[in-house]
Amino acid sequence: MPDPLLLPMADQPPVERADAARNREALLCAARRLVEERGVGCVTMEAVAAAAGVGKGTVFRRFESREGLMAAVLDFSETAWQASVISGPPPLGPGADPWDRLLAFGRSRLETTLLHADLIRAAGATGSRAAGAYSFTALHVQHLLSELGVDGDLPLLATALLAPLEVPIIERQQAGGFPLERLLTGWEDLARRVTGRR
Amino acid sequence: MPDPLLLPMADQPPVERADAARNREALLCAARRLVEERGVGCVTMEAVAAAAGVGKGTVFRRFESREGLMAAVLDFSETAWQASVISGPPPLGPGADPWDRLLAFGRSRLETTLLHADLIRAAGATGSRAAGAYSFTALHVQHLLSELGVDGDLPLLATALLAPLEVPIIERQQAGGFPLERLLTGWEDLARRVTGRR
DNA sequence: GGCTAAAACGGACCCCGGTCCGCTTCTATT
DNA sequence: AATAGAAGCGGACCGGGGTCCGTTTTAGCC
Repeated sequence: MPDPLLLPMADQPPVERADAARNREALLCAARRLVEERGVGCVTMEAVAAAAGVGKGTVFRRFESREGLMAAVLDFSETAWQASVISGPPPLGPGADPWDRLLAFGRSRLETTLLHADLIRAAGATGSRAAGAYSFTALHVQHLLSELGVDGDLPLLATALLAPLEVPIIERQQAGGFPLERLLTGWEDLARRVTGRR
Repeated sequence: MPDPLLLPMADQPPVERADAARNREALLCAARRLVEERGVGCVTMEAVAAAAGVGKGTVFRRFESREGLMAAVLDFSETAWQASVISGPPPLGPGADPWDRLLAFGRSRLETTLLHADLIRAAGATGSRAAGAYSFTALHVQHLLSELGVDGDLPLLATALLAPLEVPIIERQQAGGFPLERLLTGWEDLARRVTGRR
């Protein structure tokens, strides 16, 4: 009998079983491949299950929902992007002055968001965009703002800068005929006003 | 035989048939009632059809999709709100000075958005929020900005002010523990910075 | 009123996301 | 190695959105 008193304080999921981990990996891998070669919209949960050689129930057990699975797929590219912000070459990465980093951030964020728009939409609110990734971008912008000596409610100002870079807003603009270049210079103007530059 | 050359230039849907119009009305009405008494999430298309005494196919024929139907329901409250902006009492309606109108707009928009959050989400991108209603708010804000003598790319600045008032952004903030009052003063601060006030 | 073509109707049907539960597999313990 | 019980598994099943097509209703024209 397993001792129920053993390590009672670690209350996070007590590690994943070997077969479970294997399946998670296979599923994630299959999902990534299918998304890439068919597009997000044409990937069904059953197809992913089949491609990974497991039952449908397993997909849901591991990833909770379609949104959860897509969020996991998205996390992949997102993590790579975060790495280039944290430790990539300037001006996106550290080393350049804060203002230049902020501009580079805006441009880069806009581009990657657009690139993964379908996936982000499919990942929904559950998405890493919501919890993990979002808070990363928010913290990063906050950090840059404070380096720029901006004062005010930095968390909210960061949100104000990030909001126009979200998928639904950007797509609406594009649908309205605004070319990408204009969105970008517009965002830079916004950043200038928010930070009180000039 | 109907003359195919009769009024060939009017290319918008050449009027709705009487029974069709009747059904649309009945459906909209039923949908509004069900949404109100059960909540958006618990209203199925079939239920709406049944409540209106028509077949399911008819619902889709009239409203295209669930999103379309919800958008139509939303349009109702939205239109009322627009009226109070266009011709209601100041400071939301005309008469107050532009700055006060802008603040009143922000507060009011935030509140109504929150009030109808479920419906807005269910209406999706198809929603009146996207096409009709959005462009209304955007134009209104643009107008106020120009009255305030702001210069720059007004359409984009308007978007920048509206983006933080959208459902996903607001809800994320609330989930992060920001009280409503703080969001509001934060938005006012944003407006101040964007308009270059102080 | 009678006729015709177009529009609308209804509900059976399909597809996919999500759940459920009886069976299998793993791992900790002795 | 044996064992017990937790964790995982699979696939039948369900509910709801969306489609399709044979039938019915409407509206213009004589």
